[in-house]
Amino acid sequence: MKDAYFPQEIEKKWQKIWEEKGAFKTPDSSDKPKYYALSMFPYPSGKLHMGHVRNYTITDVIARFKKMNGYNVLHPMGWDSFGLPAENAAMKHGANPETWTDENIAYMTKQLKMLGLSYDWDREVTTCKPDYYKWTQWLFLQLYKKGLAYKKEAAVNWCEECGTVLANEQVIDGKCWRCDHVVEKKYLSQWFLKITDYAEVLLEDLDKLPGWSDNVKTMQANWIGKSQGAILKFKVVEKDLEVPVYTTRPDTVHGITYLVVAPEYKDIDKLTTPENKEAVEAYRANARKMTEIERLSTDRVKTGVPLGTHCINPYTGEKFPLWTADYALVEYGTGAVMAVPAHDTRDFDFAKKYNLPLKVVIQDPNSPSDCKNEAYTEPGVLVNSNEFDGMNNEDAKKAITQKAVNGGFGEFKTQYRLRDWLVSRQRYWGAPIPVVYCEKCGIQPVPEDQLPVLLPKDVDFSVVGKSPITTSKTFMNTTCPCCGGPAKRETDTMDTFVCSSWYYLRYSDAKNDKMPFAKDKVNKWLPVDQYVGGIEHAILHLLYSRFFTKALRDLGLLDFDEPFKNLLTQGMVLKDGSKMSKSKGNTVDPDEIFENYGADTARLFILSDSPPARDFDWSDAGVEGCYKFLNRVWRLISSNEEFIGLSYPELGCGSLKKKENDNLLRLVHIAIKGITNDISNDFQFNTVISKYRELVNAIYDWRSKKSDLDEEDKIVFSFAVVTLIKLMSPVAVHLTEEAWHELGGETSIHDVEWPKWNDNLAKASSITLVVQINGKVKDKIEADEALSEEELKQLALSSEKVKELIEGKTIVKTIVVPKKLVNIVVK
RNA sequence: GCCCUGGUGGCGGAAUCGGUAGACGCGUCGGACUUAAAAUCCGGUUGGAGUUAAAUCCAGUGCCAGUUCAAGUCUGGCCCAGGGCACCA
Repeated sequence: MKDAYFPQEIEKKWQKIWEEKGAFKTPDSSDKPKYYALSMFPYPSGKLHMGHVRNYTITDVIARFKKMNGYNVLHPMGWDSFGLPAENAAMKHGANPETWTDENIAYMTKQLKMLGLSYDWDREVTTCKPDYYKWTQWLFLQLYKKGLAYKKEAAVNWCEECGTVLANEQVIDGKCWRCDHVVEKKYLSQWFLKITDYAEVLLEDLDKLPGWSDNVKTMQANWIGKSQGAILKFKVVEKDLEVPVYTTRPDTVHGITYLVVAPEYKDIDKLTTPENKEAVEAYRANARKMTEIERLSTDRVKTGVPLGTHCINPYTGEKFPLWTADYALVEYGTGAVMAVPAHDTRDFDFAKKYNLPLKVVIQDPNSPSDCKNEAYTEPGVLVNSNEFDGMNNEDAKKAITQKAVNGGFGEFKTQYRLRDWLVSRQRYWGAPIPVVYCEKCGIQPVPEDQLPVLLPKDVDFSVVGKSPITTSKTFMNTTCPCCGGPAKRETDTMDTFVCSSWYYLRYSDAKNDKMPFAKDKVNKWLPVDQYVGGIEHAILHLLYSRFFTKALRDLGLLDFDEPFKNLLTQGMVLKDGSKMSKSKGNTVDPDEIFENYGADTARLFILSDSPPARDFDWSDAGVEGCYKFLNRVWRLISSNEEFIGLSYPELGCGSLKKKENDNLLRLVHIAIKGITNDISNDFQFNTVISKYRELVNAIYDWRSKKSDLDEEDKIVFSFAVVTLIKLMSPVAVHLTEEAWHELGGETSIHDVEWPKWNDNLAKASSITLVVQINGKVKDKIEADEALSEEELKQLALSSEKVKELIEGKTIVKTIVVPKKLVNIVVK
C-alpha cells in the first residue's frame, strides 16, 4: 500500500470500477425489504453548490447505511429541468434552452459522480424530455377529466420581470419567489388545479406524518388556514339584496355597528347610493393602484368610505351602515365583514377613526370593560344579547349560528385560506398544457394517443411581452379532435412545480412508455422512506406533491395516501455567518474542494460540524482538519505489516488475555453501538464523526504503548481497524474501499454487512463511581460493576475525601444510583 | 400580533432516563522530532480565587422563580435571536 494518501487517484479509480460493475443498480425484485432514500432533485443551473453537496451526501450516507443493514435500497437522481433560467439564458446568449439545459446536466452529472454518490443512473428522470413530460401532460388530462383541472378568469399574480403569472405559493412578501420583482394583480383566464378540494385531508393527514418535523407541518397547516365559523346573511334596507358575511365570531353578532365590503366586492355598485358614488369610485380606483404590499401592510392606517346603504341585523332589528374598506379582502370568505368594534381590534381602529359607534356584548364577569380604549377579544360571557345573555361565548357561537340556520339567514361554515393552484405559465420552457380551443367545440383535451404535445423548435426567444412559443409557425394551428375543424393550441405551459409533483413516482418505473408508472411498482417502492431537502420547499413542492399523491390515489393510479414518510429538512450552508451566494462573493466551489482534498474530505466535512437540520458554517480550517483526519486513518492502514488479514477469530467476552487488548476491544464495540444509534436516531452525523475520531485516537493510543505486536495484539488490532473502515465506509466511500481491498477484501466494502456490537462488550470493564455530597461531586472511585447498592454506599463512605468532608456532620440520607453514583446528604 | 425553532467556552457543537457540564473538532499556547521548515506525535486550554508549582475552593448551560438528595435536562413567568404566517374577519 502506498505511503501517502492521494485521494484524487483512488477516487477516480473506484468511481470507474463502480460504474463498470453497475455497483449501485437496484433490482425491482429482491428478498430484502425495500428502502427508498431520496434527495430533492436539482434544477440544472450549471454547477453544484455546497447546498447540493450537503443534501446529496446526507442522503447517500443514509442509502449506504441502509444497504449494509440488509435493505434493497432505491436511491435515484434526476433533473427538475424546465423553468425560466434556461429560457433567460437562451435569450441572453441566443442559444436554445434545451442545449443550455443539456450542457448543464452533463456537467453536473460529472460532478455528482465525482462526489461518489451511489445513484442508480438507469432510473434517471429529466422533466424536460418528451418521454417524461408526455406523462406530465397525461396526468394533467386525467386531472382535467376528474374536474380537478379547470380554466377560469381570476385576479392573478403577475410578475412583469418574468413575464408570467405565479401561484400564491410563489409570491413571497408580495414579491416573485424567483426574481424578487413586485407582483401585480391582473385579471386573466388561467388554468388551475383544484387543490382546495383536498384542503381538509391535506390538513388532517399531517397527523399521519410523525417523521416530519413540527415546523414544516405547522407551516403547511398555517398555509391551509382552516377556520370554523358561520355565514350570516344581512338584508339591505334600500335594495332587494342580501350581503352574506363569513365570521368566526357569531357570538358577537349583537354588537355589529357597521358592515364592510371589499373594494372589489361584486355587488358594490348596487350597494352604493348615487350621492356616494363619486367617493366610492375614487376609493376603489385608489385601491386598484396600490400594490399588494402596500395594501396588506398591517401598520397602515385603515381607510374606507360609506356606501350610503344600510343593513338590518336579524338578531336585534337594528339598522347599521355599509362601508367599503380595503381591510376587507375580496378573495377570502364572502368578501364582506360584519364589524364589531368592541371585540375586534381591526374594527375597533376603523370605528375610532370614523367615529362609528361601539356596543359591548362580551364581558369578563370578573373585570368588565367598556371597550373605550381597546377591543376586548378574550373569551367571556354575553351581555346586551337578548335571550343569549349570560351564556358562555363559546356556547353562544353554536346557539347563535343555529338560530340563523333555523331562521334561514345563515349556516355553519368551515373556511380555508388555501386557494387553487394556478398552473399556467406564459413561458416557453415548460410542458405544454395539452388542450386545444375550437370555435365550435370549445376547450378540447388533446387525445392521449397524440401525446406528447411537443414543444416547437421554430421559436424566436428575443420577443418581449409575450411567450416565445406564440412565435412558432407550426405550433398554434391544429385541428379539433372533436369536429376536425380548425383549432388553436393552448400556448401556456405548466408551472415546473407540476413536473416535480410526481417525479418521485416515476423513479419506481422510469422507463415505462405505456404509463407514467406501473401500479405494482409504484406501490412497491413508495412511499419514500426518507426524503431529504431544503426547508424552502416546506410549502411549495411538499404541499403540491402531497396533493398529487392524493389525487392520483383517487384516480386509482396508486394505493397510498402520503408520498414522503420521513422528511429531513437540511439547514443552509453558510460562510462567515451568512448564506453562500454569488452576490455576496462567499461561495466555495465544490470542484476546488474535490481537486485539492478529494470527495471523501468534502463528504466528511459537510457532515461533521453541525447536525443535518441545522445551518452549517463552512470553514477552510475545518476542511483541512478533515483532510488531516483521513490521512491519519490512512497511516493506520498503511502500516500494514501488523495486519493478519480479514479472517481472525471471533472475539467474545474474556477472549483476550491482556487488559489493554480487552479494553480496545470494548472501545470498538462501544463505537459500533454509538455510531449505529446515532445514525438510526435522526441521522446525527456530526456525533458519528466524532466517534470515528475517538476510535482512531484510541487505536493510536493503544499502538503507541507497544513496540512489537504478538499474535493477540495483531488480532485485536486487525479487528479494530477493519471495523473502523466498515463504520466509515458510508462516509469516506473511496478511502475505505481502497483500504478494504488492500487488506484482502474481494467484494466491495459497500456490500459487506454493517458491524454488530455485543452488549456485554459495549461498555467499560469497570465503572467510575461518582461520589457526591449534597449533590456536588467530591470524589470518583473505580469500582466493579457487580457491587450491590449497599457495597457502593460503603465504598463511597470509605473514601478519604468523603470522611474528611462529613466529619462532625450528620448523614440525613444516602441516595445510590446503581453502577453510577452515590449522593450523601449531610447537615 | 399568532405559530415554530433555538439560546451551553474564543468558535462549531457534545451530554438516552433528571445523575461527572463542555465529548469530538477548530483556534490557540507549550513540548518532542528536525540543521531548519512542513508533516507528524504528545500535553494544556470555561471564568475567578489560590500556589514557586501543585493541591484545593468558588461560580457557571439567556434571565427570574419553583420542584428535587440532584436541573443544561422538569414546571411557571420573562428576555433575546432565527424562520414561517398575517387587516384571513
